[in-house]
Amino acid sequence: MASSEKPTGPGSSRHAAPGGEAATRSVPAARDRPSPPPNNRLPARERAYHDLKYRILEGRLPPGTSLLETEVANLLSMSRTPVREALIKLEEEGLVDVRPRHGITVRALSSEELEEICEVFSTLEVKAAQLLARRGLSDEEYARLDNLLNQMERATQKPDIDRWSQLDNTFHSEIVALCGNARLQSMLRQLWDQQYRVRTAIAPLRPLPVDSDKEHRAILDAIRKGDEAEAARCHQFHRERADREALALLRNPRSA
Amino acid sequence: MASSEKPTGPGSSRHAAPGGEAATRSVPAARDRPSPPPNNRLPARERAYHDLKYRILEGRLPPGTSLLETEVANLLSMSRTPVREALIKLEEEGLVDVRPRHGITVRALSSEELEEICEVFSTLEVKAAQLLARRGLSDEEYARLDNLLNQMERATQKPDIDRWSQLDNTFHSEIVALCGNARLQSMLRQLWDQQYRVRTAIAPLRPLPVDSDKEHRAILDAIRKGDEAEAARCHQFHRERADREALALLRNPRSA
DNA sequence: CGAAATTCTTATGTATACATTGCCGCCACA
DNA sequence: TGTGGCGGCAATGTATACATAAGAATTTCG
Repeated sequence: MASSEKPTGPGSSRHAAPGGEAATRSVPAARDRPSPPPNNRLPARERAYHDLKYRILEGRLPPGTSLLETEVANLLSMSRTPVREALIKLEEEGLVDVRPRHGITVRALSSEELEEICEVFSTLEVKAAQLLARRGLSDEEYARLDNLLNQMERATQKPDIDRWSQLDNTFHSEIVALCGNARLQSMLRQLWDQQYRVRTAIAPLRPLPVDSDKEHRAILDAIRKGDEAEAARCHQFHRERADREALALLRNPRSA
Repeated sequence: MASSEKPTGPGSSRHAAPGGEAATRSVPAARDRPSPPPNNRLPARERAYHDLKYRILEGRLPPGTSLLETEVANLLSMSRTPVREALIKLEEEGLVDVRPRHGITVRALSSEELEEICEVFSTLEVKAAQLLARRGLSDEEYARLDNLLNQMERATQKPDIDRWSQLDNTFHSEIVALCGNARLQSMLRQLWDQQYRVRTAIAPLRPLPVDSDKEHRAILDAIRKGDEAEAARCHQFHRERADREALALLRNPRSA
C-alpha cells in the first residue's frame, strides 16, 4: 500500500511527473523490475522512500545492512526528518527493521518467513485468476496475454531465461491487474517487493520452464473460458509447483 | 457495554516457531474490539497512532472528518512531528487519506472498496482454516474452540447478539492465530481494522445467527479431522453466506 | 579478579523555527 | 459577466536544536 501509488484513489491524481507515460497503458504494469528513483522535484521524503527502496530491492543495501538514521540522512544528503518518515513506510512494508537504539536494519527473510509469504502470495494470486475468469477477458486483453505466452515460449526455446523471467513477471502481474480488485493487487505488489531479492536470486538457477509454459496456457485457457474453478485449480497447481521448486533451490545452496 | 478486555489469556499467543526471534512484533491478541490507547509512557508517536486509530475505529472520528496536522497536534497535545509520523502509518494502513494542502481525512469506504476488502479477507481467512486443518489442533486448543462455540450457541438462544458477536470475533481470530502463518495473521488484522466500523454498524442488524452456529461447528469439525479441503470448503461457504448477508444489509439502509 | 554502580556518550524522540509552495480571493481587463 | 493573473496567506515540508534515555565504558567496591 505504498502511498505513492494509490490503487484506487477516486480523485487521487497525484501531480504526475512530466514524463507523461501514464496515459499510454491503462494499467501500470504492476510488478516488474524496480524502477529507479525519479529524480524529479519530488519531496525529499518521497525521494528517500524510493531511493532506499530501490537500493534495497536491487541489493545495493543487502539484507543485514544496518545504518543509523543520521547515516542514512547523510547518504541521501537530507535531514533526518524526511528520512525518518520514509523509514516508517519501509518498516510498515516489511523491508526494514527499526530498532530504537541500533539503527535500522535491512530485513533478511528467514526461510520460514519466506514460506509464509509465498503461501499468502499464492493464495491471493490464485484468487486473482479466479476473479479474472469470473470477470472475463476482452478480445484485446486475451490477445495481449496470448502474445505474452508466445513470446515466453520462444524465450524458452532459445533459451533466454532472463527474458523469460521478465515476461513471466509481466504475465502474472497482468492477470492480477486485470482481475479488478485493486486491494488484492496492492497487497500482492507489497508481497512481491518483499520477495523480490530472493526471486531474482534464484531465477537464473531454475530449470528450463517448459512446465511453466504449459501451465500458463492452461491458466489462460481456463480464464478465457470463464471457468472460475478451473482457473483457480490451474493457477494453484502452477504456483505450488513453482514455489516448491523455488524453495527447494533456496534450501540447496547451490547458488554459490 | 461490557468492555472486558483481554478475552484471550496469556497462553493464547503460543507460537511454536523454532526461531527464537518471534518477538519482532507483539502479537496483539488478534481481532477484537479496539483497545483503548495505552496511557503508559509510550513515545508520543505511538500514543498518537493508537489514540487516532482508536478514535477512528470507534467512530469518534467518523469517515469524512478532516483535520489539519496542526489541529491533530493540538487535539493530542503534542507537536506536529510525532503526529505526522503516526499519520504516515495510518495512511499506509488505509485508515486516513493525506492530501497535501487539505489536511487529513478519515477514509470512508465505498461499497466497492468494501467488497474488495471482503473478497481478500475471505480468501485469506479460508486459507487460514485450511492451514490450521493441515497443522492440526491440540486437545487443549480444540477444547478452547469448542468451548467458544458452546458459549456462542448459548448466546444465540438467549439471544444476546452483542455477546455473540464478540465470541464470533474471538473464534475467527483464534483460528487465524493458530494457523501458524504470522504474515497471514497480520494482513487479516489490517483488513479487519479497515472493515471494523462497517462490521460493528451492521452487527446488531443481523438475523439470529443459527446458520453461523452450524457452520462454525462444521468448520471446527473439519479442522479437527485434519481435512484441509473440507475445512476450506466449510469456511468458504460460511464466509460467502455471511458476507452476502452483510453486504445486503449495507445496501438496504434500514440502519436508520 | 569479578560484579555492580556510575558516569558518559550518543542515537533517537520531540519541539520548534524556517522555507516553500499551493490555494484562494481579489482586481483588472476583455 | 466571465476570465485570467497576481499577491497574500497559511499549511506543509524540511532542517535543526534540544531533551531524554539506552548502552558502553570505566571505575570502585566486594
